[in-house]
This record gives sequence, C-alpha cells and structure tokens, in this order.
Amino acid sequence: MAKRSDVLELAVLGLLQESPLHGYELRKRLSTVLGSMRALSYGSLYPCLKQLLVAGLIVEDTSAAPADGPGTGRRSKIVYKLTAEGKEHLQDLLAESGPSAWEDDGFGVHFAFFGRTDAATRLRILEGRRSRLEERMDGFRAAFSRTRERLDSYTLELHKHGLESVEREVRWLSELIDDERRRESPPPSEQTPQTPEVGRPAGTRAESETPS
Amino acid sequence: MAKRSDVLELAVLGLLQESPLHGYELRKRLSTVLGSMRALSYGSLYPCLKQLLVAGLIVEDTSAAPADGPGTGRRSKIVYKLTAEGKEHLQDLLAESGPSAWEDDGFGVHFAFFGRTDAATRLRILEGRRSRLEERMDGFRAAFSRTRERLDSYTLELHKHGLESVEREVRWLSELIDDERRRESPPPSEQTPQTPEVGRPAGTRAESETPS
DNA sequence: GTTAGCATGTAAGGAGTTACATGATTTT
DNA sequence: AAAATCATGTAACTCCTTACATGCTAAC
Repeated sequence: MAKRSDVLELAVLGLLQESPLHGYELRKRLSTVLGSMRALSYGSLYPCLKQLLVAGLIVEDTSAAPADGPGTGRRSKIVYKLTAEGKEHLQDLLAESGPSAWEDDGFGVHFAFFGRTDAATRLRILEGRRSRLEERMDGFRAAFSRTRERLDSYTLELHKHGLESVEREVRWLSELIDDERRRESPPPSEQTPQTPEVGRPAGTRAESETPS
Repeated sequence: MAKRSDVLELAVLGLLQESPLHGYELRKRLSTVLGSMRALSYGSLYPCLKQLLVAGLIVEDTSAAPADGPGTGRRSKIVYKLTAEGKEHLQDLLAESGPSAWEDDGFGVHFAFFGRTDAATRLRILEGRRSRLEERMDGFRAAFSRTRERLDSYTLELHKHGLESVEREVRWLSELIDDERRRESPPPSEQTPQTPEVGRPAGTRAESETPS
C-alpha cells in the first residue's frame, strides 16, 4: 500500500512498458517524453526504482546483460523491466480516472500514455480535466469582477493572461473530447462506411495544422 | 539568514504593504490577487508569519485593536503590519531580478507587484523570464525532432500543445517588454509631446482586447 | 593521463500538505 | 441552540532537491 507519489510511479512503469531501460536513460525520457514534467533528480528516481523493485513490480533485466566483464557479475548499467505484476498494476493505474488524473502533473502523464488507455477512460479523464479547469476559470472570473476597480494594471494583466491560458486549454480539451466521441460513435456515415481509423488516435490534428 | 522559500515571503510582505491583514484574510488574497499561486494551507502560512514576526519584519498591529473584550487582552484576529525593517527588506526582494524571479511561481509573484518595482528591474525580470522560456522551447523542439517518428500521436499532441503554450507566453512577454521600452525612452514624439501616461503601466492592452 | 560524461547511489534537509485540535462569531 | 464559517495554530508526514560519494568509460 505504499503511496509513492503515484504520478512518478505511473511515469516510470509506463516508460518501462515501452522498453526496458536503466535509471539514467529513464530520467532523460521523463524530461522529454513527458514534456510536462520538469526534470526530476536522481535523488528521487533511484529510491523510487528501489521501491518498485522490492514491491516486485520491476526486476533487473538479466537477458540484456553484456556478459563481457571479467569474473563475477560485472555490469555498469542496471536495466529494469516490468514484471507480470508490474504490467497488471500499470493497467490499474491507467484505468484510474479520478481527480489525480486531472491535476496538472497527473493529467500530463496520463495523457502521454493515452495510447495504452481504453477509450472510456480517456473520455472520463478529458472531461474531468476540463471541468476542473472550468472551475478554475470561474474562480478567476469571480475574483476579477469582485476586485475589478482596486487592482493595479499589472495584476489585472496577469489575471487576464492566466484566464486566457486556461480558456485556451479548455478549447483544446473540447476538441479532443469531440474527436474521442466521433471515434466512439462515428456519424451515420453517409457513404463508404470505412473503419474509423483505429491506428490513429484522436486529436492528432488540433489547431494550427491546416489540412494541406 | 533563514531561507523561508522567498516567494511566500515576498507574497506576504507585498500584500501587507498594501494593507495590514490577519492570517485568514491573507490566505484568501494569496489565492486571488496572486492568481498564479494555488491556495496554500494554513500549515504553511502561520509558521511563515511566525518566522517573519521573530525576524522583526512584521508586528501585530495594535492600533487596529477593537478593545471591546472583557478584561485581559482579548482579540480573535491578529492583524499584522510591516515594520520599517520589513519595508526595507521588501524593497530588497522587489529589486531582485535573478533566476528566482524567472521561475513559474516566482515570476507570477514578482509580476503582481510590478507596480512597486522600478522600471529597470521590471525589464530585467521580463527579459530573464523570456529567455528562460526560450530555452524551454529549444528543449521542446529538440526532443521533437529527435524522436519525431517514434512518438505516438497523443504524446505528439501533448508536446504540440505545450510548445504552443510557451510560444504564446513568449509573445505576451515580448509585447510587455516593448511597452516597457516605449515607456522608458518614448519615440521622438512627432507632435504633442505629452507625458507618457505615467499612471498607466505598460501591457494593459495585450492581445484580444481590440481597440474599440 | 586527464578531463568530460555516463551511471548509481545516499544523507540531510527544505517546502509544503493533511489531519488534527481549539475556540470565537455569525447565521439560521 | 445548532450549524456554518471565521480564525489560529501544531505535529506528522510526503515528496522532492541539493550536495555529496563513488566508480566506469570514452575522448582528447
């Protein structure tokens, strides 16, 4: 029942499912693949790996051993891979669609693994995230009108920019949600009822990519 | 030389300069006035106030005492105000234009108090923030082109949205910087050399507010 | 052969949260 | 008078970072 911050756990297991990795490489991917997540330190990563190891969710991948060292078990890299339990646990985490998947960090990580998430969960997470942001917008606007006159212009400008950022993300989410819905129940399909492009996840062409 | 997280310290001192407040009210304003900052708990705020108190930067404001209580010093609210030292220290913090003022949280708080910050510092902070974001953009784009083919569409979509968000903030900052520069050295002023609107900080009309 | 980067870890501590504990004031 | 909200605080705990310690490997 260890807590282990959840998002880090999901991120690590998710990346390891794609391919076995050692810690150093894992950390780099956490920065790049999960753009949302700022680079985390080894001081966080290695203890986390150790916990996952003792929990039996990952193991050292001996099949990738170079076996070129002299004598006793020499290896400079420790490559980890998921166990069966780890895969199962990852599925549980991916099926999670509660508040933890709507938070700034949590959402980014969950979204990054949408390719491995089932459609219904994707939709729940996107909608949860959106209503979370709509709440935040309401708070913004309330503070806005309540204090309208007695805010200096810089504070006002900051609020305006923040509000626009949130509105922008809501629009983005709405497009993604529409895409998901279209995939789930495609329109009556007036002609050529082709399969709904299973290989191509929704949302690939949102905003700014004009159809050539 | 206590560290005290710096941004919280700045936020508290900055708000108290505007008007003396008690802890409960202070916390509400931290959420609204400083929209960037998510609501922080009393478990953080009260210890911070205590530290500022023993550091001599704030004092309990006895002039605001209701004096309606029976007998010995009865008051349910503890109103804090800045001391002379506190004001001085606040000025030092506001003059800070290093990396701590470019970070996500730090920037928001510093920006919120730009009304009390001198022009040169404002410019340095805005430019520092912008180059920080440009670094982040470069990282994004590098990861983008390096892994272009082997990213699933959801991850790609996430990166695209993140990149566009940063680009948008950079444009916003560039407008603010231009405004600041215009205020500092107004153009040769072809006619009617009026004073450069001292009462109205720059950047009040960035984006989306079309001149009516 | 020495610098730079890869690779793995640990110990100490900073910064903030949750949960708890308490009581006053206002509203219903 | 009960319930909600205002108001102040503490203790334990979580999560993460910084700084340190170590050694291997590749490049110059």
